[in-house]
Amino acid sequence: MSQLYAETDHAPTLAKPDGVRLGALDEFVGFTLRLAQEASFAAFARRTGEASLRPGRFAILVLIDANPGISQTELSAAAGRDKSTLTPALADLERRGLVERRRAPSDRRSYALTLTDAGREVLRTLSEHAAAHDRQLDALVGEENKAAFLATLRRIVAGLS
Amino acid sequence: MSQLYAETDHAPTLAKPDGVRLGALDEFVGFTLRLAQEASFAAFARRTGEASLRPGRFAILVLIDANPGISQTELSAAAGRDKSTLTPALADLERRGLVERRRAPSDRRSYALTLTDAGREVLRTLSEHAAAHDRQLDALVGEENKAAFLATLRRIVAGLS
DNA sequence: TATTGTTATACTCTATAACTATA
DNA sequence: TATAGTTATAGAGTATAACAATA
Repeated sequence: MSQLYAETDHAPTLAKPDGVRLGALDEFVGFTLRLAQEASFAAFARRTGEASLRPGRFAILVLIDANPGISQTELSAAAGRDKSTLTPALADLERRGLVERRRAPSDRRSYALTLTDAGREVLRTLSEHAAAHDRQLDALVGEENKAAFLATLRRIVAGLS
Repeated sequence: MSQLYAETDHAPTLAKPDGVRLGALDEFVGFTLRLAQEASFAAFARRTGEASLRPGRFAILVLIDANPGISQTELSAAAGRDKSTLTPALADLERRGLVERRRAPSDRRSYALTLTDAGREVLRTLSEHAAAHDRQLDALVGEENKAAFLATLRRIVAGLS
């Protein structure tokens, strides 16, 4: 396992070339959960294609959109990354005209982050891809199973936190 | 999203600090699937603790164990990584006495990889952690739901490949 | 003194391309 | 010529620590 139970920002897909055996992992929930998540990510990446932002950039847009005026420190906490990692990412997004940084009047050390119209447009396009992707997942899960499936996933999240 | 649909080798956990909103993603199967996989990975990492190998190393042991005598090129294909990345990883595992590399008699360019007794022992310990982890997941999923849950995950894997 | 954001530095994982030694 | 494995180099993502500006 490894990949087996690995998370994934640049997770290599776990290939299964002919003749290579994986051991008795197929019955494991954790292993199968990872394969499903990996397949879902790969399908989403294929779908967005060139429209894609890197995952970290996408996260930043989502979080700023949902929390306009957020500071970099708050954003770093929300994204689970150190604030020092946001400096180059935000510089890139600002350079591309997707994010605006204004000094907060109340505290001139910090920036208030907002999306530009272009940023909202990029986010909207990606969100449409995400919605289409989820419709595909819904079809695979099955209308009649969706509620139970989501409930089980949420029990896992809650039970392991 | 980002993280939202991100895969994960060093995926930061998607934190949800008080007051930070995430948007309307909570109903998305893909998003929830990712949260569950992430929670599962984090719990597994907590469980293994110091006994842990990095995910990539763990994968190598599993694959060699299941395919004794495999070559580095075959292993790299099975693990979904370039063969050049295996050189330092295998050097490390060999130095730690977990993996043995012998020149293949039939083709002296290649190595036949096998686990040492120590390597098998490490793998056994980690496999026990994995089994215990999966028993925890089984309990969260629920005996009566497990078959359907696994079937749904497999439909996702198959349907998106 | 404490906090916001930046910079310097480092570590991990990954990839491509050029190289060697065999085939 | 082609393949197995190595080395050199580079890029993305992350982290910690020290720093300047402001609180």
